[in-house]
Amino acid sequence: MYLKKMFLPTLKEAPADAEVASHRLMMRAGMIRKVAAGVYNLLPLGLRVIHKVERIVREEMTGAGAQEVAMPMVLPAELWKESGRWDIYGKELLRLKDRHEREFCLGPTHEEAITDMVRRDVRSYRQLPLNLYQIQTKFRDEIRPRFGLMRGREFIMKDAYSFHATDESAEEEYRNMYGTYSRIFERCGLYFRAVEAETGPIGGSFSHEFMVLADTGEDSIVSCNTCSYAANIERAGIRPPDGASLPLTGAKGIEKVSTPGMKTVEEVSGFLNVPPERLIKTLIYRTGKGVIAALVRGDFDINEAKLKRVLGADTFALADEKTVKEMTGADVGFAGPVGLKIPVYADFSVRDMRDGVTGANEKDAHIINVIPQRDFSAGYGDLRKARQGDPCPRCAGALEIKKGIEVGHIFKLGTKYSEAMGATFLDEKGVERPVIMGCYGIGIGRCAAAAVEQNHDENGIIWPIPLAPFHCHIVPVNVNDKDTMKAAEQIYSSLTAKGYEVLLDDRDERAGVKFKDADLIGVPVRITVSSKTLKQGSVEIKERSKEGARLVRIEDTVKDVGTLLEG
RNA sequence: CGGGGCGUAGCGCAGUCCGGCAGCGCACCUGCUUUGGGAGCAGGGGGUCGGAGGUUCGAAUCCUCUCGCCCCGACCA
Repeated sequence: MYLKKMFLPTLKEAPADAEVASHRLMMRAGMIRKVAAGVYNLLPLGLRVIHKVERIVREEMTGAGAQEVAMPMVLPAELWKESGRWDIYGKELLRLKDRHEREFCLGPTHEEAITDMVRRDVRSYRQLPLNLYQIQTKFRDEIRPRFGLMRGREFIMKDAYSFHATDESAEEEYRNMYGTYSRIFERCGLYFRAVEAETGPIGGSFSHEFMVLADTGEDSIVSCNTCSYAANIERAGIRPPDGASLPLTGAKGIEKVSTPGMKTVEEVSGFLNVPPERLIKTLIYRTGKGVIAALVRGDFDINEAKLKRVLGADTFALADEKTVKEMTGADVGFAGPVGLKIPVYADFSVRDMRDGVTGANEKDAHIINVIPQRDFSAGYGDLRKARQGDPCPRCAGALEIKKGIEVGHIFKLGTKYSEAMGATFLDEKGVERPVIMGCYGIGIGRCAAAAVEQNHDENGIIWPIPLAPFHCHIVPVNVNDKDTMKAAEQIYSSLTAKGYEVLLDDRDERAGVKFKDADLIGVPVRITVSSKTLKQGSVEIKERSKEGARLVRIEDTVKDVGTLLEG
């Protein structure tokens, strides 16, 4: 491609709203342009990168036995009502009506659509297993889209769904996809980790997220410094304390103290001069199973995802002030487990406390010398949010917390959708059963953005070769010099003939401008052609990822480039 | 949804407090010079100042309403 003909508008400055490197650089490199909040145009250079990611995904998915399909982006409400998600998916689901006032939505994910597709034609276990995928534009009306392609409202996703007659088959496919995903992200040149994850509104029994490690990531991931344990922070377990209770003898009885206006852990801790780890924090939640209290040590935080899972509640939220007052008899800030009439769930960190301090369920009062198991009873579990250095749930190691970008997610769904929507088959014995499902997603645009996030410097993008929009970038220093242009065009032709994708900067610009743009765009190999080096029969070859250029004989250029690109 | 902020040329911004010719840098067009890391000089084009209404002799500037965007929080494959 000759640059003069290409629609490649680069920018010296990025728009003020571009905060992270990938967003700034993709804007500046002329890859993307914003159309509305979280909605982007893909310009030629950007689309080339997206196509590279898609190609890798297609090759690996096909290689793993999956088949590509295409489903509509506009989906009828009936399907979503059948699964029950029309009412629970919330405002992220963009709903619309057609001219006949029939309800539709823009597909944020396609479990309903694919289950409908399969139930129409799958009758027998002989037709299973099946893995179908598509690469398609999705729409989720995110509360706060940001970071360019990283978290758009409209985005390209590869979503695959598998259908099985048996659990074993579904789990085998889960492992197959786990391996496939690992290969895909390796081929994309991404530094990633697979972590155990929450299943969220998609549902299902277990799942892994594939996280690209980057400081700008929006997710926190927890990993063990000793064993291979890794999980999303929402999921991350913590090894409970050994449970050897301290002797109760000599302990004082509980005592009420006045704490006017002291509501937060910090206030109470400061006022009574006791460290936060001696406080018992009490949170009141309104759940599908009634109002409950959750306890955690004052310096820790409740992990709501874990609590929700322990409760098995479908709805779950912190209680409002009114509910708190009704249930505890006191304003928010003075709740405590002693004498409370609602079910109490406590984190292990509370179990072995001695001389604890907690709310008295009475305005402006706390009680001290509290001993769990003596002064109140509760169900104990691992309910708190993991912190740096917490003990690993699997081994004697310690947990570390890092930031990550979720680029892929695999779920074993089970029969949630097939049961709700009647996707059944007859097994060997002629018994009708719901198909067992799995689903597997990859954010295509997010992979491209994550690649930039991991591979850039102050001058621009440094594309990993498999995702690079072009393989090499020829810069004729002076396009008005006939010999220079002739040599540049010759190199262009021979590289193109070898199957490489080549960009030739034929603009009549100063060398500095072209070098700056070349660095910004980040094509892996740059070939500089100038009368200076042509006199010695050579050109300059520079790798974007390395400092310094080498002189190479013109006739060796193709071979040299080939070595760089193919290793 | 709560709190904060911003909408002025394609991009980055000043001007708004205190009403009085709509500006600067980059980008763009023309010419000359320059030509290995975002050139210099000269000339030029481009704006319903987000929108609507109001106050005023006069509004980018003051008032009311509205739309959009951004940040923090809550929320979330």
